[in-house]
Amino acid sequence: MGRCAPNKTPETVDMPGMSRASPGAVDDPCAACEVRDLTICGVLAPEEIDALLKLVTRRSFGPRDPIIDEGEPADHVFNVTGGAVKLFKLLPDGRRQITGFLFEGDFIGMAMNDTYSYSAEAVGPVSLCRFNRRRLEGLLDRFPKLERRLLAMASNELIQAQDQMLLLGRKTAREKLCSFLLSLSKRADRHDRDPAVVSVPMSRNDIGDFLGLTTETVSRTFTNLKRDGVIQLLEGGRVRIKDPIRLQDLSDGA
Amino acid sequence: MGRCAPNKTPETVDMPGMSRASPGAVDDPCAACEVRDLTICGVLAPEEIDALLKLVTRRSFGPRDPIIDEGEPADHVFNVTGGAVKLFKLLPDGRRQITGFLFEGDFIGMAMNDTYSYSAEAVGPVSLCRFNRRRLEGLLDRFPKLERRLLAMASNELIQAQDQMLLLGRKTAREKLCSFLLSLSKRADRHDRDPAVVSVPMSRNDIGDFLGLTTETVSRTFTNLKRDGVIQLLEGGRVRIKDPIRLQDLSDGA
DNA sequence: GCGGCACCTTGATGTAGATCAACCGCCGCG
DNA sequence: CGCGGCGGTTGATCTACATCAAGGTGCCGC
Repeated sequence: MGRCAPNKTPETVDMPGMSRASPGAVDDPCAACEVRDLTICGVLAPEEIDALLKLVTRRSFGPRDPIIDEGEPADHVFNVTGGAVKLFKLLPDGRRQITGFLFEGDFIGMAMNDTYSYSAEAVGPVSLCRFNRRRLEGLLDRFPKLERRLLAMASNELIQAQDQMLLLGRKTAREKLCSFLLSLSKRADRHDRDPAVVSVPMSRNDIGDFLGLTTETVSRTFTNLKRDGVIQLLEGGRVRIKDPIRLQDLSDGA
Repeated sequence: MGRCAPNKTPETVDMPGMSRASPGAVDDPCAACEVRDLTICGVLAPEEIDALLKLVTRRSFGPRDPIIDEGEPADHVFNVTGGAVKLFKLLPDGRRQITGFLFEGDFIGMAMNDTYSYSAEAVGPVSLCRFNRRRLEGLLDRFPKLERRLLAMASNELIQAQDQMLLLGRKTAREKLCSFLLSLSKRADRHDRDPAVVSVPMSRNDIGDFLGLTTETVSRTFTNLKRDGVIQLLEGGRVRIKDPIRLQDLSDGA
């Protein structure tokens, strides 16, 4: 499978060689799942996972493939197992606000009622587990742990959302970008990767739409931070954080 | 009790004549509670409410009284039973972002881990029910309905938060203010009050800190909307919406 | 190998909203 | 009764960022 699926096919494809549901099978795909402990599956015992397996489909997406569309009936929720996803809302005239980037282990579908309240699109190549929402909700009665976990995740998302409001409403362009890099760095750290070299797979335009800025301002601010010796731009969309302390200070105007 | 408690005493006071817990008592304060159906209590049967009553204290606050402080141990959660509350986060240099206004029936405490992730302050005179958080969490095991309700409320809050991100990141001052008035109007409608006359109890400064604007810009934008015949400024901090359709259109730049 | 396209960067110019400043009405208080 | 502080409004000016414009680079399909 190439790095990029053809853009012309917005439709999803099933992962080859991946069985949907195999009760008691030895080739249980969840057993080998690397992100299991990061997400909702982590709280379940192996036999409970089987119940989850019965309602999951694994799917892959290429860059810019739509995953969900705001306003559509919210029939499914998703677990990101690889790659990066952006969530966004649009205004009638096309202005876009990206409300979050999701990575391995993140869960799509906390915030919704009957219809999706935002759209989701793949940033690069993405793989994820898709659940039927009604049936997953049915499991909540049998597995209270699952519900507790969802509540905890929702709480974390709310805290993040409030931080983002502070950023959007009150921070300068430089503070915004530093906060963004810092959050990527912290995430890398949590995933036991080097927090000093963060992968930034999304475009300048996406970053702008996340931070409430334009492409040009994001680009200029990157070069400023580079000139000031705070960061270093590496190839492959990666950024080296040369001065984490300074980055932290710059991120909240201290 | 006068309209304004003295500002010098940030401490809370117990409501006079309000018994804390009276098992099987006829003077059950919750039975008469007007906001019960709006909040978490609504999903509980009368005998279940008794369990809640055992861990509640009713409190009152005056304008600008602090209710919770960001960073403090999150020992309590609250139900607003009257008045308006603002939630906010501060940057080191004093810049402030108000992340939400809460009114009767709203619940404070969805988004937190060990410590409060934001501060809360009374806008005007406020009364609320305070719960011990640990003990409330203990009830979740006994009353799954309660947990389901909390999850639904968290989901709604997340949807609201995403709308606010779109507002803060991508809307103009005029669109922001129209969106704000519209949301107040919708809330009034939900509470069976006239959606054409909304009460705006918070100061221009508070509105600015909520919308990512300055006092002056909020004031100017109000006068512009008045001049254009969209709204009318009434006494007592109330606003008449003269052209709801127009307000709706202006709110998302359509 | 070449044209087209997506993405990034940099420069020149424009502008929405911030900042600075003055004034008013109201209210509580000495 | 006069005074001071707070909230609101309005005007003049400033500026961070948007907008408009141009050019560079790498990649893909042909």
